[in-house]
Amino acid sequence: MNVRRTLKKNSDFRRLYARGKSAATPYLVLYCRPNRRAENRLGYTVSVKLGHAVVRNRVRRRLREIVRLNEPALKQGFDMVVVARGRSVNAPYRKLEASFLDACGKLGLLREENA
RNA sequence: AGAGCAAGCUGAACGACCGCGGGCACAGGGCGAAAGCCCGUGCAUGAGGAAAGUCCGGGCUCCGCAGGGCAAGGAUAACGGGUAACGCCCGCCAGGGGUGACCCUCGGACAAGUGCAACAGAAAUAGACUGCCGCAGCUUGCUGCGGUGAUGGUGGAAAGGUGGGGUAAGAGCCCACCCGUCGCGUGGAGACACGUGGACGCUGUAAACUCUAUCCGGAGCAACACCGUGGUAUGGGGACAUACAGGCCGGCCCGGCCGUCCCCAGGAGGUGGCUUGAGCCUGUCGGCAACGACAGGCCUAGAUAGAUGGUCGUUUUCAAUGACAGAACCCGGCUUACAGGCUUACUCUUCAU
RNA sequence: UGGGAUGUAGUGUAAUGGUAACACACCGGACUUUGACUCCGAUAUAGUGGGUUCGAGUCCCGCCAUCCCAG
Repeated sequence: MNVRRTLKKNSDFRRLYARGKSAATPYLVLYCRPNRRAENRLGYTVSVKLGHAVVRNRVRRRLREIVRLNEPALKQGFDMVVVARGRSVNAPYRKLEASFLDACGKLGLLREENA
């Protein structure tokens, strides 16, 4: 994963939570906001409430993989934060992926030819 | 064969496609004066036995070592050894449990002092309710005084235990045996064991205060060092002032500081620290063992919003859609969690030879 | 990373190592034509597992959960 495409600072996350548009599904919540760049920047939030370190790592890796494999279908130029909810711990991969695409569709992030 | 006990090991393997971290290489591409940076390609490599909890002990770094002393506080606790050190490990002793292999025990001192021991019981560390005995009195079966812990019920614990002698009745008052403490002798490295019978017979509790012995300066990799930004606060240095009181430096004493002026440092971000170490593997030797010595070989994550994932196939399996679980400066332990599997030694019962 | 605290009826709090107390709530009963008030009664694995002690909510140790503080 390209380092420049990840959100790292706490201030970036706070700005998205406060001013970004959001879409919720049973497994995750997606925030997004235009960033005036040529590419997308992604951030992931997996709370300590979801479980111990092994569980949190697995959830974050699956979310990252979903974003990576669906990158060609997304519009560019947005900051996005994916927040995992409690049900995503035991969710099958296919349902998580469908949930992510559903949230992107609600926010209008999918390219027209793929939507 | 069944049941059990102890120690140790393991914690799926292989393959395909798409991806990730750091490392090395490149006569590849881009930027740059260069150092180098970015992209690309290739190669090998990339979480645990507990990485966990953060309960002990150390390494390392800084502060303090003009700060010192005392007090306080904390930790440990049979004995011998191992270790860098430990509250850890090994061996052994004592006590307890089990037919046995074996297992369990925060195991110094209550015979220095203080405290506590509810309820019950006459009485809780020392006083006489029922009894027994003696003396005195008189109403002749009661009263008073005294002796007695042997008897009765209580209690976790009742004044060493059992038997005999003795006595008015009794009592280690005396005797025999037993138990314990101290002393002596023998064995042992020691705790201790055995013997002896000279002295003694003392409630329990120190995970109650306390005493004894030993150890402990403080903080932590967000330490710390360097580059860099640089306005206040704040910190450091120098000069001047420094009578009393008060405050601060974790308690007390000595000691230091407090105010003004000048100079310097001082909010982003980055690099190092960062993995070669009390290291791992194999063999020989010493030791009952923990462990140690020697020889040979090996280099085995180093991230910084944090790298192992996704989709499948094959094999082993009752089960592989995985038990407990993710390095964050590094080691030695402890504690706790854990699906399943394997190995070795030993014990008991039954059967066969 | 370091330090500290707490866990007791459904809830909020007490108790010197010796019968777990109080208030509110809930439940049952009494009173009332009925309800409220009032009165009576009932309700506790003491977070969990061990240990010390004659005896543990209290003392000691391990674990679990929650909360707080500093960077």
